[in-house]
Amino acid sequence: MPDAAGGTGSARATDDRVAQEIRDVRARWRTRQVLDAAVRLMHGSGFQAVSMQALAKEADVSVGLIYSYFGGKEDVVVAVVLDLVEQIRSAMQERMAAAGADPVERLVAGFAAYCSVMDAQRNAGLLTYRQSGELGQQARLRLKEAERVNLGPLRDAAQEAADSALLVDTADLDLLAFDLMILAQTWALKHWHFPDDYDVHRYVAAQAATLLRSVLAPAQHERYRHLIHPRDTEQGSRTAP
Amino acid sequence: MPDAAGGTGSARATDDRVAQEIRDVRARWRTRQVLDAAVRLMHGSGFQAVSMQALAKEADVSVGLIYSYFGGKEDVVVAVVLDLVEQIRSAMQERMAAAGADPVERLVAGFAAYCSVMDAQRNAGLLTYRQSGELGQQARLRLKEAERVNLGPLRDAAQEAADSALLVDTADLDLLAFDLMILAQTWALKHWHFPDDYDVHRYVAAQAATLLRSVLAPAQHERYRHLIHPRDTEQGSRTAP
Amino acid sequence: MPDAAGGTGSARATDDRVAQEIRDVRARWRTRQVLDAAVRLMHGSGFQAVSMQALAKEADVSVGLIYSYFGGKEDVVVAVVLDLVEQIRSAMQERMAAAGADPVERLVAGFAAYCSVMDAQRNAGLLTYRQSGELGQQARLRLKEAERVNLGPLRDAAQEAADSALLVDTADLDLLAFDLMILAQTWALKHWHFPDDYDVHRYVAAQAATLLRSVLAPAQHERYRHLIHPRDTEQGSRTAP
Amino acid sequence: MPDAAGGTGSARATDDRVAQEIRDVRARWRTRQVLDAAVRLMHGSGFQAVSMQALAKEADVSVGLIYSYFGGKEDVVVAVVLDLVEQIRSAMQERMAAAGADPVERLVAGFAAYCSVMDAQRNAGLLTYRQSGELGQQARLRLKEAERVNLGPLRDAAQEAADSALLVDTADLDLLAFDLMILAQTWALKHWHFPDDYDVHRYVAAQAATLLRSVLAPAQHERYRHLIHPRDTEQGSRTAP
DNA sequence: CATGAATGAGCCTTCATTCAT
DNA sequence: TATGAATGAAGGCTCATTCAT
Repeated sequence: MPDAAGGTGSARATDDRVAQEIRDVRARWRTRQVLDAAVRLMHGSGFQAVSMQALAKEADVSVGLIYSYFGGKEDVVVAVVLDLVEQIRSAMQERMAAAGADPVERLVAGFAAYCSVMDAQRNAGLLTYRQSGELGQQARLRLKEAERVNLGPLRDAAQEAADSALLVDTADLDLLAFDLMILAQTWALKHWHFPDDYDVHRYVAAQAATLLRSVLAPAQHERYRHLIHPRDTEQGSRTAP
Repeated sequence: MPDAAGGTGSARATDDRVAQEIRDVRARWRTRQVLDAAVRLMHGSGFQAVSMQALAKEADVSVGLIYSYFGGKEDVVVAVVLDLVEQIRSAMQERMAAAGADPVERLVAGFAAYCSVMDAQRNAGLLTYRQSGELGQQARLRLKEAERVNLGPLRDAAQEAADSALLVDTADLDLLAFDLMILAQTWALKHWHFPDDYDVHRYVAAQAATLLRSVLAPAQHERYRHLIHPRDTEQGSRTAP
Repeated sequence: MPDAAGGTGSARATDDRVAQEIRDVRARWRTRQVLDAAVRLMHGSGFQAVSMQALAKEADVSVGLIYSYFGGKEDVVVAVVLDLVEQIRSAMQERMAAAGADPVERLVAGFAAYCSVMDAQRNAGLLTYRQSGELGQQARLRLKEAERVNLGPLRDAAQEAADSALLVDTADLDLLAFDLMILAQTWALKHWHFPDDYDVHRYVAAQAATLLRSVLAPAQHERYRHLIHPRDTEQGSRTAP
Repeated sequence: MPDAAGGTGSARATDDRVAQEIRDVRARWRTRQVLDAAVRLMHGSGFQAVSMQALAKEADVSVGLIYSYFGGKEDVVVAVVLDLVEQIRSAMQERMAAAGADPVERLVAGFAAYCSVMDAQRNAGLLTYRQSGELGQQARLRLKEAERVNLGPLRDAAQEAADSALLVDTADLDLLAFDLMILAQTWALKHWHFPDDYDVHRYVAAQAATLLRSVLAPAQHERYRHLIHPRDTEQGSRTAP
């Protein structure tokens, strides 16, 4: 009977809850430490090249501890990648919501959000879209599924635009969303193709314009002029070598 | 007897040349054996996951022999990738030449060729565009340079189209070539995104149409109708999930 | 309660210190295990012929552990050699101090100590003075320096003897010390040249006598009769074949 | 019947003999090529560090050919060493004979010859007296035996000197010969102990003087003054560090 | 005789993982 | 919980040796 112990019991229960919470917080903090260290270390070398020992040192924890939070090395990589996927999802959600009701604006906002995260987390991006082949079958499936999920918001906005007759009726909505995702991911993998002064914003504008010109109904071109003709004064600027 | 001696000398010289040639042929055959085995094994696992022992076994040669043809493990990967790059270059050259004088047709032919090779060499494609981060600095530079080279034909065709006033004058030719290359490479990496009955031809048609709609001058749309509206009867077909 | 907290704090600090000490002791023990095994195995085969696997087995530790105590194979050899050098230094110091004030007696004591260690550590001695050529430049320099250091005490005693006018004034003191060192090392390398019943003591006596007869001032011969005419009753004993 | 074949037979026999001789000469030439290359390559690295491939290249023959002249790698080393031993034997014989009838002069001449060869063949010397431990039991025995043989001439001269009452009667002749040999070999192994301007001649003079002072009967000191007090004007010159 | 391509056992080293403390 | 010492399988690479030509 809980009451039997009286106030003391209550206190202890509270203590327990508090202790539990402390543990949780610490666990989350540790996990983040490890994931951040992983991203830091795996930059430019791939996760195969990083040892658990090195990861532990970078994260300032013991090797053993990593194994108490993650099942093994592969789990760490999966966690890094899922973390990135979640960041993308969250950023897209926020920026698309902030973009207002216009579906085309929302589509571009989602693409911009995707690209922004890829730019900020370039290392993790490389990891995600390059190392997936080295993971086990199961892990690979989880990543594919996660990627598909992030396609959703883009696809939805495209659908809405189509429903509002903003797009040419031959537009392939699935392919549009797919291409946007690919081009976003590409920024992390291939940004070295661009001149040094090229940044993610110019990239977003240029690629969004490219795809919008392709799918926007001619009648809408004037309305989305700012998206279709970015940097109007810089026409003809050369981008990739 | 001068003739006899002469003949003998000649014969010996010929022998040497023949022997040399035999060696060369054998060397090329061995190299191919190894590269093919590498592509076979590295499929879906990354080159870090493939041991030289396994490679030797798959190629049906001894470990030591691989080291007499390649400087080390990394060299094998670089060779695989450069091999692929060369196949792409050669396929593009051939198909673009066969496409005739029309620069837009040639551009699409180049893209189609790129995609075809990526489709046929899906494994090598994965290798190429995923493993580059795990190579040494120098090897990475060679790969980047090779990639840039294959951008050339596409860029040239685009330029020609622009010079012939076939494109909208806001088209970013560098970006166009870049996107074509990216989308071609993407087929190898992400074809699993598409339905099972989707094949590389539909992919080429759909992506080419997308980009052409974006860059073709409105006045040219009718002329390139077959490229812009592929599979006219299949409108609305869903492609990506 | 301050005391309790203080005590606890103290206790923990003590624990840490104790833990640290335990680690240190264990590390030293492991190191010794490996060095001893190395000496055992490298006897008569050279360190190139001993694999790290074999060393690990002989030392009863895992291969990996050796690498956590030594930087690599070469480091193990260097450690073995430096260990021997230190034993020699320490034995010479002790025996020379025990030999009293007479510089000639001290010189002989130093030589005897050097020989004793070489006799006891015959295997290590072989390693030391035979394998040096197979080490890297840096390791070789360290060994040479260490050898030079052990020359010091002998040279000093010789100097003192000379200063006390105990030696002929044509004696080359550097060469004397050098020869003593060489002859001591030689015992480990070439003792097989001597009959089976020949032992290190006879060797020391005979060689010391040889060199003393060469450098002692004639006036001192009587005083050091016991050193110059060892085993007076065994005159003419044959030593080397 | 040899005659039956007549002149022709004779001619053929001669041809055969000539051919045989040509083969022999070539074989000797090849052998020398390999041995020289071995000494060149093994300098400062030990024979374990030299591959047969590298040896073949340095000797400008094929790997297979080495195996037709030597049983294996170890045989090459043994041959190198035996070659050195033979050079020493031959040099000692010649120089001792040239030294005339005086046994002390002959002893010193033998020592000088030994040292000279060691100086000229420093690489081979290192090989011989350092690598022996890495050879098989049998090879080691052959080397020991060969070393013993070279002790002979020195021992004989010492004996003769003793018989002529030139030495103190407490002199240990075996040890004397042994020490001479050791000190000769030492020059190859430890010459780095001496100053740069120190050469083999000073070394020979200094060491010979040291040992002679030890064993020469006092009455003979004047007679061998030139050997006992080398470089009379350079008294006190410092030699070893 | 001579060649050198081919072999494959074995080496040094790394590192994911475990477990006693 | 947290640590990090310990393990040992496995990997890249070398090289002594063989043998078809």
